[in-house]
Amino acid sequence: MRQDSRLSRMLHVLIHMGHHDGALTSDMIAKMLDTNPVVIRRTMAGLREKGYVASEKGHGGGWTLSRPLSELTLLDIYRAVGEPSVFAVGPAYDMPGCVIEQGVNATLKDVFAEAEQLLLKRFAGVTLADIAPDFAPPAAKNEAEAKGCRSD
Amino acid sequence: MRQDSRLSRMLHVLIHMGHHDGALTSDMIAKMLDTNPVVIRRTMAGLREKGYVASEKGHGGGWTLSRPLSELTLLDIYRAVGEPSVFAVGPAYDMPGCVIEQGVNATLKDVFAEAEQLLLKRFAGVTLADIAPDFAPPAAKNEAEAKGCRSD
DNA sequence: ATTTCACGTAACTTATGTTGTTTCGAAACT
DNA sequence: AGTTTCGAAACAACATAAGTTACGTGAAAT
Repeated sequence: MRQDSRLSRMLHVLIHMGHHDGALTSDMIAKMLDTNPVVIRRTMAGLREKGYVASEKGHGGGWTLSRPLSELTLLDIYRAVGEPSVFAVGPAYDMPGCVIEQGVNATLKDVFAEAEQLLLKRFAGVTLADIAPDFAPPAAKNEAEAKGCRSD
Repeated sequence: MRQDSRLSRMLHVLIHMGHHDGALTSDMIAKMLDTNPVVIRRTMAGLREKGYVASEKGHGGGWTLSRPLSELTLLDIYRAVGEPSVFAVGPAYDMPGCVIEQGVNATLKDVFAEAEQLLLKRFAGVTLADIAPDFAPPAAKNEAEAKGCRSD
């Protein structure tokens, strides 16, 4: 199954924003992630609705964080990008009127629900400041950030 | 994200097979699941490779269980249908040369791995005989099985 | 005031993977 | 021989994330 990378990408962007002075434009972000500015705006829109980021038009405009990385959890971002379901597998339909299918669905639902709860619980316990921990001390990869994160 | 229903469907089929004398043809199974016999053969092929079911051609042929439901776990079936990844979300790429992206990927990888392990552990603990538990005692839904599980 | 920058949005295309369908061949029973 | 049933290839249908193009809006710089 194809994997949805919106969560991963937004985390990447937000942490960069947290270590960057001033606004980042959609174009800059798109280059960082090797994609298109429209894709960025589309995904960032969810974060803006939640109040995690703000966007400004015109000269000097772009995207800025509305709160520090330490006050944003993985769960916040996960919800903001609006993932419909964490799992790529699941029941076929719900309730086709067969006892066996109902049993199968009930069992799978339980197991998946438990795994999802664990996942969300872990998400809630990790702030964006916790990711990429050894960032402040040295200076080697501040260059990397400055050059836009792509290797080319 | 569209969900992969192969696991769910195969569980459904296998449990039916466990409560059925004689072989079930792909056509019968397809009608049960309201789908196509070719889809059934395609998915059952994975189970046959693992030795969980056997297929016979010609008159009186079809699919039969090679071992009792109590000796098949959700994990067995999950692996047999060859799910590549349980999750619909995941990292964008692996290792694009950016410290932040690496941190994001590492964090997500950890969290997802933990949830997957829990999932697989639960899968391993449930046999197909454990699903649809109240099957033997009464008789009401043996009719349902007899009529092929679909309501139409 | 005009130009330029940058987001906002709609519409369309592309890519990928499951599912659905058709078709032909092979094997086995009647 | 004829019918049943699986095996496998090939192709269409469908859904969704991602990529792309195009045009509009608002804000700052000149």
